[in-house]
This record gives sequence, C-alpha cells and structure tokens, in this order.
Amino acid sequence: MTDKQTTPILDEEQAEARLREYGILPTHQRLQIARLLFSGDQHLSADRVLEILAAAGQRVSKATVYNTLGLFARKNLLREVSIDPSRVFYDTNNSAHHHFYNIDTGELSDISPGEMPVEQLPEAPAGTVIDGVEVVIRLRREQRK
Amino acid sequence: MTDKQTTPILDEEQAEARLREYGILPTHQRLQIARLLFSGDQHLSADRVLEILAAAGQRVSKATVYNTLGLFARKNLLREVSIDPSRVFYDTNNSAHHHFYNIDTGELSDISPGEMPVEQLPEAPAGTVIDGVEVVIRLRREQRK
DNA sequence: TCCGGTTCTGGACTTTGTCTAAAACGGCAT
DNA sequence: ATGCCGTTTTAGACAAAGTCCAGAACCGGA
Repeated sequence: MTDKQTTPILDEEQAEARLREYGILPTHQRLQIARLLFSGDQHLSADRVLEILAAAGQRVSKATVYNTLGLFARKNLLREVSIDPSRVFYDTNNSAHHHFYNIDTGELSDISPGEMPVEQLPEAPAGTVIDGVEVVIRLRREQRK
Repeated sequence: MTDKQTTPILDEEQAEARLREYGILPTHQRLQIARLLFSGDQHLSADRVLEILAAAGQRVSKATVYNTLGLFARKNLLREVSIDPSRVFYDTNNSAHHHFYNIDTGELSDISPGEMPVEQLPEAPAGTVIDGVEVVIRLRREQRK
C-alpha cells in the first residue's frame, strides 16, 4: 500500500481543542496525528498512520504513533478494533456502531447504527461489568458453489 | 501460563472419524491435534496447542500446528476468534454462540446461545454475502470510579 | 516396489508491537 | 530569561505471532 490519498487535514486549533477536551496535552506529535485522524471517519492501523505521516513529511517515531493511538483509545477519542488478526484498527467514528469485515479484502466498514440493533444483552459474570459490545459481520465475495 | 491441566484426550478412532467426516485426511499429526482439541470446549491459541503437545511428548512442528489449525478452521471444525489483538484463538465449540472477553485477564468465555439473540441482520453490501456474525462483549473488573 | 502428490519439518524470515535509556520538550516558578 | 522537573519523544534493540521455503518423509495406488 504505497498509494497516498489526499486526506483532508483538520485545522490545528480544532484539533487542539479536541485534545484538551479529552484531557490530553496537545503536543506537536499528538496534534499531527489528531489532525490526520479526525478529518473524517476512517479505520486506520498504526502502520498506515506512520506511512501517511511519513509521506506528508511529518517525522513522528513509531513508538510515538503506537503510544499516541493507545492513549487516544484509552481516553475514548478512538475505538480500538481487533478483527483482522494481523493488526489493530483504530476507528475514528465515535458513535455506537458495528462493523462489516470483508475476509477477502481485509476491508473494514461501518454498519449504520439503525441497521443493527442489539437488543438484549446478557448479564456480565460476577465481579465484572460490561465495557463494550462489538458486533462484527464477516463478509465474503458472493460466488456460486 | 505454564500450568498444565490434565486434558482428557479423545479416543483415536473418534478423532479419525471426525476428520474424515469433514473431508480431512487423518494424518498422524492432525490426529494428535484433533484429539487434544475435541476433548471439550475450549479456546486455544496456536502457541498453547504447541505447548500442550510438547508437554505431552508429541513432537509436531510449529508450521504444522499453524497449518492444521488453519485447515480445521477452513473446514469448519473450528472457529477462529480474533479478539485478543496479540493472538488468534480457536474455538472448539461449533454451535452458534458468542463471547465474553475479559480485557483485564485476557480470558475468553462463551455466552450461552439463549442469552444473546441476534435478531436483525443488516443486508450485506452488493457483491458480498454474510459469512458469519461474531458478537464480543468486552468485560472489565468491577470497581468504583 | 515404485511413483507422484500431499504433508511435515526446521529454520530463516516478516510483521506488528513493546521496551529502554537517553535526549528533548513543556510548563512553571523564580 | 533561566533553571528545574516531570512528561514526552526518539532510535533502535527486542519480542512474539505467524508465514515461507526447500528438502525430507509419508501415503495411497498401480
């Protein structure tokens, strides 16, 4: 994946406000990453973020990208999605929703919230509370046989 | 996790029948793995399978374990579960059911089918069909604040 | 027994992600 | 400004899961 798309980059002040709002100190690197991420709903892996930043000439180290994505996820700015066994995706769509995962292409896409209601949740086992519900619908190419 | 439990091992003939039933040539190594897996419902990672076999003195190479688990999953003897970003689990419980995932302990457990009905599925995007639905309920330790 | 395709193997390799120790930074008080 | 100190960033080493490869072993059929 070397093709770079022209990602619209978020305004710096907006990004800064967003980080502060979530109690995150807006350092230079975090802002670069935030501006990239919050320019629209997307599903990005750490590697992809690193690639895009590199392509844009922004030098941010691998460790920082991993740390920052982890931080954003802990602070609920992002949602961590482990569906593809080979890498974690970060979902910038904050609202409650679920995912399609295309096993042939590895592509991840949103299911619009209305289409997939989850009515009845089971009780959490003793000593635990529910932290989140994640529904993944695995898709494959339509074909005969 | 170095503690080994005394896993009841499935009878060889049963295992062989099971493999044939699913169109899998029952080689020696596949039988070893099958006997281990189908001795009860469990969630095992490839590494863990390798460990258990090694502890039992059965020598099966890493590549074979990975290949075999992949094969079993493709043939629908097992269900691949990618929840823990660091490893894939193989679920020997074949029936339709979903999972709790304890984010504090990394533990994976079944949700009994009745407790978690999934009523309404969205339509698959054009050109694709639904291959499976996976619901994961993330749990964390109960605590104040 | 020979043959040909399938399976298994050790080991090298790749990829994702983590760790570490040192340097740089950022905010604050002086 | 200056100095201080805790936080953040960095490069690069490292770790773990999983894949790949080329040769050896195996398996069933003729």
